[in-house]
Amino acid sequence: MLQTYYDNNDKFLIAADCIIFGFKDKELNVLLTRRPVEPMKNEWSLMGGFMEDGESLVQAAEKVLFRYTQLKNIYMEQVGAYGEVDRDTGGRVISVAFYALVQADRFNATLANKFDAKWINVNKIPKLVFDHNQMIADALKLLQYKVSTEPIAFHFFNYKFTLPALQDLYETIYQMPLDKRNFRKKLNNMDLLDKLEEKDKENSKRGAFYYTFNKERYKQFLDEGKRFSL
Amino acid sequence: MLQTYYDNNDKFLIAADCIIFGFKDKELNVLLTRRPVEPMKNEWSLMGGFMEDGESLVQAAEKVLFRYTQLKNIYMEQVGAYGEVDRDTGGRVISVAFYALVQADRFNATLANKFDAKWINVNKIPKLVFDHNQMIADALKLLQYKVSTEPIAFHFFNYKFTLPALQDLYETIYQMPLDKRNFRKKLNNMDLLDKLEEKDKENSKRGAFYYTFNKERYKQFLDEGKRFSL
DNA sequence: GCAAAAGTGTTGTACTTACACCCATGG
DNA sequence: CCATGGGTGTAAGTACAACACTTTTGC
Repeated sequence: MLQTYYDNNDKFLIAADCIIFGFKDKELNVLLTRRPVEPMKNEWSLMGGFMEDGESLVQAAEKVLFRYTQLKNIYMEQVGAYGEVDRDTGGRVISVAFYALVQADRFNATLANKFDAKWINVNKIPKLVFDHNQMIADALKLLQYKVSTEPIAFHFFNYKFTLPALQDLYETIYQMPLDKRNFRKKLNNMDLLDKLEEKDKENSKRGAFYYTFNKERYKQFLDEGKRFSL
Repeated sequence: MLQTYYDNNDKFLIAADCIIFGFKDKELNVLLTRRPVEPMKNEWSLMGGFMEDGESLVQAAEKVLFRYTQLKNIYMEQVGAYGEVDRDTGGRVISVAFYALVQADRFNATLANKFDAKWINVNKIPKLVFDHNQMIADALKLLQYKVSTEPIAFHFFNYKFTLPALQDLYETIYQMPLDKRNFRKKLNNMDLLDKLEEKDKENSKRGAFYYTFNKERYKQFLDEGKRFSL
């Protein structure tokens, strides 16, 4: 490449750190791992990795996500960039945090062992390396806002879900109990779910009907100027 | 420094780009400049600059802001990191965008000339270099959310402001008209403003009372579990 | 038959919206 | 004296919160 004005400036390591959220045992969990390298080796940490030439930030995050979970096509959103001078004790690194919403059951025990990874309740996060606790706090706040205004919570499920499970999910994200009838009334009024004939009989004797989110109906819904709200 | 695992990774140029919002002529404006360097020299652009060793991201943004406006202690917030591979046609640069809220009248003509800078209505932004239009769009969306939930809009004023001016400000940020009586009712109910005896006689014959935002009262307000909302 | 979770409506309250007139003043 | 923008209250409608009982079925 041509010699340009750009060349005289400092360059930096850039890392992508992933806050991988999963819904497990009716709780919101984050997938944490033991940091594989020095410094702070074996301390609890988010999953992260360095960005490489030719990669976009999103691709770098997807690479990290795939390395640790073998999952692709995951819903991801940027939380922000973290650039304090001393944030990483191993060197000058600017980190860009992303949160990802995954179906916790797609992350199996084999992988967990390989990476010394563990689902940890978002309310019981241990002290993590660097500013990773702050990243999780920021990600959670953003997630709370996003699930209330956009239909993204469905990414925690594999296609179908029951209303009691959906409510449990919202309760654990918001960290407050919700009224069952009011919750269902809101969903009903938006008219974005399709009721299946199938029931989930695992969690109750009576069984709860499965529902799916109707994307086409949601497009119309937006076109009519309506806004998702839960 | 010790040889570490870190050293084997790619490094990148990092820029801080500032979306400088100002309230001028009852409109929300963004301070734009003619890009001073190749490529795209003389094209409309946000104010930006490269991050240097020893600087945090926030410091890099403050440096840019100070270079172009001579202002310090400005309210700033990160919008996000932009990392597409080809976003900057001059080389691989990761940009972190910040928005800043400034008092437009503190930016004088001398400075404007020096940097070929201009306040431009947020609805009439020309085609900017790279992904700067996207940055402004993202910043505006974030600003709209923030001013509705946190008392940051007061940073557009120098200490005191009138209610008609405050309403004009919210209307230009939200890009919709607001009802005068409802707007004032909300402010009244929160009880966070102090009415001064002084009036602004410049914008009307009758004159509008000046108000100030009471920070101490706002702390109590938060402690009582209340939330700012406009 | 009973324990455990699923499902279902109504009513009061708080908030939001819509709306019109008088006031103060400079020219 | 009049044109211009500043200031004020009420009523209707909508959205939100609170609340309890019946249904289904596996054991």
